[in-house]
Amino acid sequence: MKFSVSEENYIKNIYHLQQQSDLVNTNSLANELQTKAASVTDMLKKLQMKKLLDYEKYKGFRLSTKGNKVAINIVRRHRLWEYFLVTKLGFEWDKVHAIAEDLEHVSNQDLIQKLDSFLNYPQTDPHGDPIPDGDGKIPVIHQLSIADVTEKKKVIVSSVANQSPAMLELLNHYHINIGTELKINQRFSFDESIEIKVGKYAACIISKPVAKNIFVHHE
Amino acid sequence: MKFSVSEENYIKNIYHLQQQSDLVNTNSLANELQTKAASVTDMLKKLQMKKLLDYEKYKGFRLSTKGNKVAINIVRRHRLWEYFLVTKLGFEWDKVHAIAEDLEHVSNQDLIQKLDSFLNYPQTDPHGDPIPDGDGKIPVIHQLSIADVTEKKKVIVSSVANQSPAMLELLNHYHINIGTELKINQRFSFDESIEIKVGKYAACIISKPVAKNIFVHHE
DNA sequence: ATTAAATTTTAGTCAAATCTAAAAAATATA
DNA sequence: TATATTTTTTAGATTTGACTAAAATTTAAT
Ligand SMILES: [Mn+2]
Ligand SMILES: [Mn+2]
Ligand SMILES: [Mn+2]
Ligand SMILES: [Mn+2]
Repeated sequence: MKFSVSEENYIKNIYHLQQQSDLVNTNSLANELQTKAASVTDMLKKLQMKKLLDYEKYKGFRLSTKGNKVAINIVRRHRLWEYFLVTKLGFEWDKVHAIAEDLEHVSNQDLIQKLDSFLNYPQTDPHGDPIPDGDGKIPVIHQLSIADVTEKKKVIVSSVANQSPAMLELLNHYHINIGTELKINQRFSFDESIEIKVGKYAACIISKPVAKNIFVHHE
Repeated sequence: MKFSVSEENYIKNIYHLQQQSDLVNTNSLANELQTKAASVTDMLKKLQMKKLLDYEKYKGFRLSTKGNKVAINIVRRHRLWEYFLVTKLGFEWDKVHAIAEDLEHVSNQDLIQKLDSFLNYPQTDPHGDPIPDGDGKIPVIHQLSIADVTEKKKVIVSSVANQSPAMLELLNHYHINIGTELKINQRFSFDESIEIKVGKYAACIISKPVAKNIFVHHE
């Protein structure tokens, strides 16, 4: 089944909001999509008609099994293109999201299958997020926030939860990337900030909110 | 300046029709776009407003200098993606057009520049058509229809004028591809058909209309 | 030069996706 | 519990791109 760009954007963003809370509400989706609540309500009715959504007026909504499958496919396309843009075209990891936002809607099955094969079936995108396979299975990446890592441990950055431009700008400033090696030096109880050593750079201190968003591999 | 997918499709198809005759008429564009003449007239007015078109009611229309630049950029994107799909993803040359039809509308300048570089600045797409460079310059490919080639000559197929699925199906049947070596054996005056030898396959006869559409390199 | 035929444009609808303003329902507060 | 606030939905309007049917114009044929 084929969906419009607009429908796909709604479906994908509902999917992302469901990662935080099972039931999604109108305003948070409107905010996510930079649109108005009234527009969201209109689209919700349409998606419910198409059996993509479980929706009860004034209560909230969540993707149906069918809607979830569609969402995972869009996420798959988005992340494969992001991986392509970084590893093949040489984009910086903080520049690829907007472009993938368009490419994800080119939904030829054969194209995505061949792209996946060309890229050698990557497990995660440039931000460390897992790439669903052709059957919709999502690889489990074992990871831990550095807010919770034992002191003096050396770890490898595997993903970043908040991927806003502001966060990516800060991470670039700290020279932190996916794959970067970090050492957790010490924790300061006053503000729960953490001193870390990034690769060969001088040690620096990151705040609690930043630390919570940086995840590292965990065997 | 950003244009809608619909606007871009109109612009590109006007460009292609202009390769055959300088002035384009409403019905032929409607036919090309599989739409109705009334819809075309509506869009013509809009494109004229945006200074992309020189248009006189009931007379016909052609792209303005500005419109031509936009068209060449769309053609560039289309052909680069086609080249990518065949050389990197392993698609057959007769399967890429429909996909490139979507990809051509993802119009991030940086993306296309990096894609071009990744592909090593190809001169022609998988159908032998020239790929405009970043400044809109179109490489001149010296070629000749095999309807006009001297007998007994060995030549290399460089492009195919008619790229309809029906034509591509026939060419596959004859084992003719871009880059294929052909020998022109003899011409038959009755119907102007031509006997050719394709690579190592047994000699076969192609009709005049087919021959006129197959072009070969010409130094 | 008339008339007939083909082409093109206009007029009026329609569907998708958006918006603002107002009404309805749910939630929070006194 | 009654009232105020917030959230969500409805009602009605707008824009884009498409359509059909009818009118206008051009081109072809008597
Ligand atoms: Mn998108
Ligand atoms: Mn990502
Ligand atoms: Mn197109
Ligand atoms: Mn082509």
